[in-house]
Amino acid sequence: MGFYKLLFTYYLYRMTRRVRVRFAPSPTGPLHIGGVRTALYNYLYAKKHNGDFILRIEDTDQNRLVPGAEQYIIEALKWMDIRPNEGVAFGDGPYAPYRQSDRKDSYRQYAEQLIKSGFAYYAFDTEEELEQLKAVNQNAKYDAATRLQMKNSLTLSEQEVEDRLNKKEHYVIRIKLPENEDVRFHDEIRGIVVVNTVQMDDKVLLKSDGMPTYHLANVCDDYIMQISHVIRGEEWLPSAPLHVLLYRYLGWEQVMPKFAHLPLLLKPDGNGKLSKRDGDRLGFPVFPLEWTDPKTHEISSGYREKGYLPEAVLNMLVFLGWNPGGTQEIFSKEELINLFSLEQIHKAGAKFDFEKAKWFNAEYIKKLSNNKLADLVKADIEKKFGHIATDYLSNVCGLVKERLVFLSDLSNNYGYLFKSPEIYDETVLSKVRSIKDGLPLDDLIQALINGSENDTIAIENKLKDFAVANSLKTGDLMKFIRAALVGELSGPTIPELILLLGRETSARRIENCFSQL
RNA sequence: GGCCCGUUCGUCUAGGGGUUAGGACAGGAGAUUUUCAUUCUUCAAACACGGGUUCGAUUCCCGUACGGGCUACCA
Repeated sequence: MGFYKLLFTYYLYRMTRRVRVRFAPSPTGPLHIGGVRTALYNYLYAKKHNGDFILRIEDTDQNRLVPGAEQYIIEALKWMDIRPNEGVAFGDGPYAPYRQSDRKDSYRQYAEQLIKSGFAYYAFDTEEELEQLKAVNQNAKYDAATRLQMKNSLTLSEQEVEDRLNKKEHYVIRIKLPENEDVRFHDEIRGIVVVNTVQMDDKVLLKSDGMPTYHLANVCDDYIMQISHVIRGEEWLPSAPLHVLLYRYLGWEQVMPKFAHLPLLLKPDGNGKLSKRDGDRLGFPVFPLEWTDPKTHEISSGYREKGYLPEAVLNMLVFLGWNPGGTQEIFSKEELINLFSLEQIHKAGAKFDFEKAKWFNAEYIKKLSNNKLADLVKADIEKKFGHIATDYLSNVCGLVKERLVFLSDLSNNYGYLFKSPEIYDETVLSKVRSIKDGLPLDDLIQALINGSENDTIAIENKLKDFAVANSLKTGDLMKFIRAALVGELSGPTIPELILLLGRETSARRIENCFSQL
């Protein structure tokens, strides 16, 4: 009876277990857009189940630390509004600290526990000796077949091991894998995965500098922090069996988190996973924020600086590897939280499509209110053109909103809405010069300034009438006015432009342009 | 090389034992716009291949090919 009660309690526990997921990046550089997606999926899953989303910094490789990388990760998550509710920089929960280097001392006991229970051992091999192993046989691994030829606590006498440890000789702790055993586990996305231990090797758990490797630190922290689901990139799938064994040998298998290995983000062209280089090569960002390499000072562009809305990036990203079914593509974060599920995550990698990213951004800009858009571009505009009245900027936004792909397009392509063209471009002038002899400039200016029409149709009609009355082709007149107002031959409709710029300003531009014909 | 994972239009994907295999991006054509952009209409475009199972397979199974990942005292 006791057994069944235990079993029941166990299942009840599994069923009611609080969802706790984590995003655990390594601060070895700027957070890649694929990493952002991993964070996003974790976030959505946590929110969907009213669980916790934790940020844990995995900085166990002291050699690869990059200054500023941790701060970058935090800023990127904030910009994307993918906020952990627990973890580094987001408020300590019950399991602080959340930076693995700050938890360094906590891992050794588990490695030693494994030694005591016979699932791990000390290894004293030098770099040369390890190279030697490979030299003999390219495919040789540190495993059941070879470990008895190596210098470790399985081959050395107890006394010698003791001596070496006392002398503070460099050593690592390695897991001792069974020789030939199928390790099987369930992946929420891929189903049952089986790997035999002959394919694996005795991975280092504790490094000679006293730091744990990813495998140990990850398993210990996930256990201690009561992580319920490990949602991470597919690159971890091959080492998942090792982690399963670690949970088992540490006696934690009953509370082992569920695994979900995400498909990778692939290069838009060619093959392989998306990397930093691809962005530089193809001219689109692979990072959420701009990043300057502290060593080389090389700058990598970011979505934020490029003029993307974080909501658009998020919406674009969520569909690279997941789809709720149906044909809707624009979703708010709340809708995504509602719809998200692990079952609908794909198995195959997704090629990153920059054109689609642009489309999402344009859609999100179009949805913005004029005031909100004005708010977002104000700093950029004023940096370039000086102070601009808020009302005016808001009107500008209303006029050009549907023509923008990036926020930065406004200051880059519509400068004439903030500053009059002074010297007109000859290629533009040459296309409207034919009007010079037949246009009564003063009459046009008078008609414009004295007009009181305040809707676009009335202005358009007035200009058309003016053309007819002066035997001008409407098209020629319009083209000239556009050139004068804009400095180019494309843009919003002329009545809209006149209304926005004002009659005085428009008249001055026309006079100025005419004088240059 | 070995192991693991995968494969629907160019790309992201929906679907799923019987469908005209649907949508979106990009591309073509057209309409609207005096221009450009938007918007609208429209066209083209896919189940990797070979075997099974089945009355029937793009869907299930097995192979092959191809792609991806891993193979460190990196994560």
